[in-house]
Amino acid sequence: MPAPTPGIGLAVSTVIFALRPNETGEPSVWLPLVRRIRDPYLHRWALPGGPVSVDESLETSARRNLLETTGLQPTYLEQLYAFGDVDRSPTTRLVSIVYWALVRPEEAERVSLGENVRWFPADDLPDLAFDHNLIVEYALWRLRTKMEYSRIAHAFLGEQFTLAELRGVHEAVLQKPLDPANFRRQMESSGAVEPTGEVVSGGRHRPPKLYRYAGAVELVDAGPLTARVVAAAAQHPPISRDDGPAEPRVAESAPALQEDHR
Amino acid sequence: MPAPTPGIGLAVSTVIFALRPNETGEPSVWLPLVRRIRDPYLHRWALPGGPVSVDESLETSARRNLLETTGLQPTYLEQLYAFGDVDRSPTTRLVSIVYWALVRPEEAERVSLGENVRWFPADDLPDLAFDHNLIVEYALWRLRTKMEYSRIAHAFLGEQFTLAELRGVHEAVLQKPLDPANFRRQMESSGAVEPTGEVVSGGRHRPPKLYRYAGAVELVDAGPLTARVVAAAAQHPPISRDDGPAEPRVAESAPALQEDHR
DNA sequence: TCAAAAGTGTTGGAAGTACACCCATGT
DNA sequence: ACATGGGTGTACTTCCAACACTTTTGA
Repeated sequence: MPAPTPGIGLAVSTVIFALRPNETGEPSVWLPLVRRIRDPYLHRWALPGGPVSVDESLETSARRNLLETTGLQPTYLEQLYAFGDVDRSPTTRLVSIVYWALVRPEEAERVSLGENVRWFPADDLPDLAFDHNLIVEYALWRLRTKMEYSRIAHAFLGEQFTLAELRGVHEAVLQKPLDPANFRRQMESSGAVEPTGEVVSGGRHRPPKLYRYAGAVELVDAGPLTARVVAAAAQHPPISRDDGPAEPRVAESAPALQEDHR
Repeated sequence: MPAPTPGIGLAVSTVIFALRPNETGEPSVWLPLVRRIRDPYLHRWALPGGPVSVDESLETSARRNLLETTGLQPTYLEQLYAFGDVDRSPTTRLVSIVYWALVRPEEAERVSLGENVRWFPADDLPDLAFDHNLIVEYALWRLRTKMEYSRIAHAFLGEQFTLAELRGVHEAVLQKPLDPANFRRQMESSGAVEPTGEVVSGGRHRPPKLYRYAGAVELVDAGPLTARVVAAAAQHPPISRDDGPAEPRVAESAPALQEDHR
């Protein structure tokens, strides 16, 4: 009965962010793009993505595509927005469900670079295919605003990290320096992190403590979509996050997948 | 990428919110649902919606469907989320781009009620078709959290309003009383509202000043997509809040276009 | 006059900002 | 010893919640 909508292509694309050193050695936000090998926009750089199969959910489709095109398995994945303007593709009508993802630097370096996949600094991109420049801009805006009120920064880091490293993530994303003392207190009082007991020696200064994310402080009560998300995530073992994409607003909860245009 | 995906239906649905008095006379959040007139979920209540045409954008599709099924032209409309689990429709694969909308009470009352369209209190719904219960729950959560940090409350009101009315909107949505004095100061200092100079007499108390929204202040910071949204909205005249009486229209009950509509 | 809601003033606490200062390590 | 970041203390400001109080109307 429900006839497939004729003439409209349905695709999933993903904006993948990772922190990498820029020219001056400072960490900044990068993303991998793939070169198109067919029309329209032949040879242009574009977000990784592809059509949705009938037997996979949107998120599953995003993960599969990421793995196939870039080899990446993100630590964080969230739906961003559905783009469906009639003229966004010159040849056919195309609706894209766009996700955004965060990956750790180590994993980012494993991405096989070549003619068809390359990293670009997030705020200095060439002309991309379709409306992908706008999409990246929006994803970047989302990353920055969300960093200010949630705890997604850890998705850029490994299991353990120093508070200086965590602060570095915030500084790189927000592009402004943060007061170490105040940042420390905020993190500690939020209950988001807990010390592992270990320290890092080797630097020529006082050895910093290592922290991990406190999964217990899980943003409780998370919003209505959380159950779905958690269940879905459980089917994707390689994600290894104690924490899931859950989403803390201050004392509040939030659905993990969400589209909050703040 | 653009090859039309076969076997997947693409639809748009909308969660419409309005404030109406409940049993005890207090204003609370209600939404209109339409009764399904075909399988699957024949005769179940469902969100208004329908398939996307090849020649209309997602938002345009949402507006058209709203007008056709409920006669409503929302003062506020925003994309909520794309739902695409493989089993969300028992018969076919169905991906729905869901929007949420706010309408004014006066307009809400014009919705022609009947066998096929009826208002329901938002937190006391029957079993709906598809995953629509989850969707409404999520939309409600979004409405409530967004009310706390943005200025969408006016979308429930007319051109002019007293601060008590505006506070009433907040209280109804957030389901908790707010301090009149503090609420007043917050609104005034935010610059979101400005006095019109008029007052309302007739109550047996001091006549309250009327306010209007200060258009200069952005409704919500929607980030990079704002330009798109604003431009798109400009093509739909009757929607804006600060243009004239722009009055909406009679709502004739139409054959419910629904998700699986062909 | 009184009731009721509009509107103002004041206070105390929580949370964010700036910055001085001590601590522990490698060289 | 001293340079370097790790880590603590503290004063200042800003925002928010609570609530006492004054103002203006209709009855």
